[in-house]
Parts: sequence; structure tokens; C-alpha cells
Amino acid sequence: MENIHGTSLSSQINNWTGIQESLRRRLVLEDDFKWRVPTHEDGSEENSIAETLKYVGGVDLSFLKDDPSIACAGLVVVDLDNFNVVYDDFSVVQLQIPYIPGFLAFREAPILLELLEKVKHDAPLFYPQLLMVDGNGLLHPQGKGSVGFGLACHLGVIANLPTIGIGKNLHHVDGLVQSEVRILLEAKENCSKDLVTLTGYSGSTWGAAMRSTESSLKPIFVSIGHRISLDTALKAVKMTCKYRVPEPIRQADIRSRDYLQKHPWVAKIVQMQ
DNA sequence: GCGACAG
DNA sequence: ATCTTGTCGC
Repeated sequence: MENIHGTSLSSQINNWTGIQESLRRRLVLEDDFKWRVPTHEDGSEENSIAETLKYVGGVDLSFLKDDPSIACAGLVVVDLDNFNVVYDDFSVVQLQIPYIPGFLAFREAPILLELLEKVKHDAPLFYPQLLMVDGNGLLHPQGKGSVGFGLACHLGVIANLPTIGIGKNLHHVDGLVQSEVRILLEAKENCSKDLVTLTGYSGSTWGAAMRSTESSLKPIFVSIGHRISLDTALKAVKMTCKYRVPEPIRQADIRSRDYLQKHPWVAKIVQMQ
């Protein structure tokens, strides 16, 4: 089966795999930023000269129920001091590439990068210090016995921004199975634990399953995107979880869905072109 | 061959 | 991703 460019899907996937491998060489798996994660004692005494993490971004896409190729991409920036959304922006587009497990980035990263470039230009003071992405980072299939390179890694590298991947479901990789992970988290001997490190059959660490609030039984799946360590990523995620899903991503989800509902004509126009 | 497969 | 109502509880 050939598409309009005369390219078969399988050769397209070959190209994408090559791009993932080449972008992967630029991936940084350690903390690489000048800010630090605030601690609980910070409120009273803020003597430190060091910059602290304040603006955390979140991105998500919502889709039109009638036409799943039409999407609203949303970017929000949350101020950690008060959890207020200090910036949001949306873009309605027709996606040209289908969802193929393992290649989500080629579908969603371009429009998310546009939103990041726009805030950098229009409101640089709100450009996020850290970005949370709905979708995985290292927790992603990418052969050769190494960990993967999901949307959060992809976007982090092309935007040169620290990113964390947040999955609401486990992408089964390296022998990791969602049902077994949940059993570990729910086991009596682990009832006090809210974290399970996702170490696969190969011995690689892909990320962590986290019960992000007291009341949420179902975990979220956290993995490194770019320029951050797993330890730091887990602290940042925990800190932003008022509900199960970290607030920046939750707000991007709610507001992008809301935008589509309140501006149906925008979707119509995009659909016509 | 069969099932699984982020969003 | 999306289709979908109410319901039980803090």
C-alpha cells in the first residue's frame, strides 16, 4: 500500500526508526539545568541565590469526536508557587500522520514544538523550565537492548528542554506488564510504598510506576524525557500532583478539550483546507 | 499463529 | 484519543 508520496508505511517506519536513533544520540539522562527543585522548607526562608523551579509546562492533544484527524494541541504553564495557570495557548490542526504505537512523536511533536516556539517568542518570561508530556520518554520500545525514545525524549531533544514523560497506561516493554506492576503496588507488603521502579527483564530501568496521590489506586507511569534524572523527575511529578495526573498535563488536557468545544468553527475551517 | 501495542 | 450517567463518598 502506497501513500500519496509513493512511500510505503513500512519504509516510512524505517525512516522514523533512523530518525529516532539519530536524535537518541543527543539525549541527556542527567539533571542539566540551573534551577533546583523547591523543598517544603523553602516557603519561610528563601535565602538561596540559586534559581528554583517555578514554571512547569504541560502539553496534551484533544481530538474531534467526528473527525479524529482534527486535534487541538494545548500548552499550559503552571506556577508552582500557587498552582495557577499563568499561560495557555492552543492550536487546532489536521494531523497528517496516523497514530502508530512507538511513533507517536512523528504525529504530535511538530505541533507541540510550534507552541513552544511561540511562547518563547511571545511570552519568554513564561517559557517553562521543565515540560511534562503526555506520553512516554525512555519507557518506549527501541531495539538494541537499550531503553527507548518516546515522545517526551523526542520533544525534549528537538526543543532542547528538560522533559518528563507521563503515561496513564503502561506501554508493555521488556517484559513489563501493567497488571503485574499494579499487583506490586497494591500488595500488602507494599501498601506504604507508592513507587515501583520499572526494571525490565533485561535489567534496564525504564522509569517508575507511581501512585501519585493517596486516593488514586491506579498508577501513572513516569519516565525520563531529556536533561533530567529519574529521581528529580519523580520529585517534580509528585510535587505537581493535586490529582492523579500532574497538574500541568491535566490542565492542558482539560483546556484543549474545552477549546474544541467552545470553538467548533475553528475545527470546521481547519477541516476545509 | 496469537496477542500486545503511549496517544 | 473518543463514545458515556449516574453514583457513592469525603
